[in-house]
Amino acid sequence: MKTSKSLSRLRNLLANVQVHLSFANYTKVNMRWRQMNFVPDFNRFYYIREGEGCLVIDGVTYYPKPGQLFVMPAGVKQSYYATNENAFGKYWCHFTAKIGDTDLFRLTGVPYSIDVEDEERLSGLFEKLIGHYESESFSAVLLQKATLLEIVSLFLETAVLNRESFRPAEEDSGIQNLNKVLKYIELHQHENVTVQQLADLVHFHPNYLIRQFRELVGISPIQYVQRLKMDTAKTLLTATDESISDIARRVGMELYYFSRTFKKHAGLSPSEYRQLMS
DNA sequence: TCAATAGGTCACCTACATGG
DNA sequence: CCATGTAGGTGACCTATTGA
Repeated sequence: MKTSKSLSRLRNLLANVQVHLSFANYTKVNMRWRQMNFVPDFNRFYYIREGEGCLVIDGVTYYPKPGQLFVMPAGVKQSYYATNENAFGKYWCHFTAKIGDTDLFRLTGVPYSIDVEDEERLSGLFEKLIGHYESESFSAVLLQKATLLEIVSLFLETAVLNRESFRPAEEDSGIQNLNKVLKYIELHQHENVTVQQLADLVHFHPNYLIRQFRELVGISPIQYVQRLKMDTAKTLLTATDESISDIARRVGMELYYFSRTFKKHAGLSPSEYRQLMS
């Protein structure tokens, strides 16, 4: 139960992920492949296909096996090197993935590697990613993001399925405070949550809270609350036959305001949405 | 660097009205 | 019952700034 709560919070945060790809390729490295004790400001994926080598991430040494996907996260001390002539052949990419100003892999506290279940699929995704990276098309950058997000999603899904190694990052007091605030918003989303209430919760000045929240989540607290309400409304519209007035009340809004806000959010009115989805 | 404040702007919210 | 237009007040948020 506790896990599903933290997952739903993760799900809400993931809605704000922004990714950018800077390199993608397949490389068979040699003995000279080595870099020690550096802290990059971008993430890397290493999808090992063959050979051997060593990664050190945050002080922990790994000997990746073919079929494993590793993330070398931004802002974490790391090293890599070849251990013998039979060095890695791997798909790799450099990218940033941020929620607000926070690196995704820092916020979610997922492990640094997964055992890939569908190796064909992931190889295909990397091939696609490299294709889009090399493409001259003006819209290729969109396809790069789309494919990269698919790989990130595959990584997170597998990491989260493997519950034992999934522990939301909580050592950071900023993230602890954020969790407190997000939990409060979830519990009180049917009321009119104010920034003052949230600020009191973590003993911040409202202005400071707003700035912190935006840095961590990417949108303001009120926008976050609003989106949560709209998501709830969408669920109620499709899963129940409650009247639109009732649903508006359930999310703490007056009907006339609810209709307009919903349309702004979903692109169509509540009744149109219900009709379309049923 | 962090926490807080002042002042200004503008989006949000409410209330009322109207029409389908 | 629901959607939407208008208008005015409120408060969330931004920028600049200060003090510890």
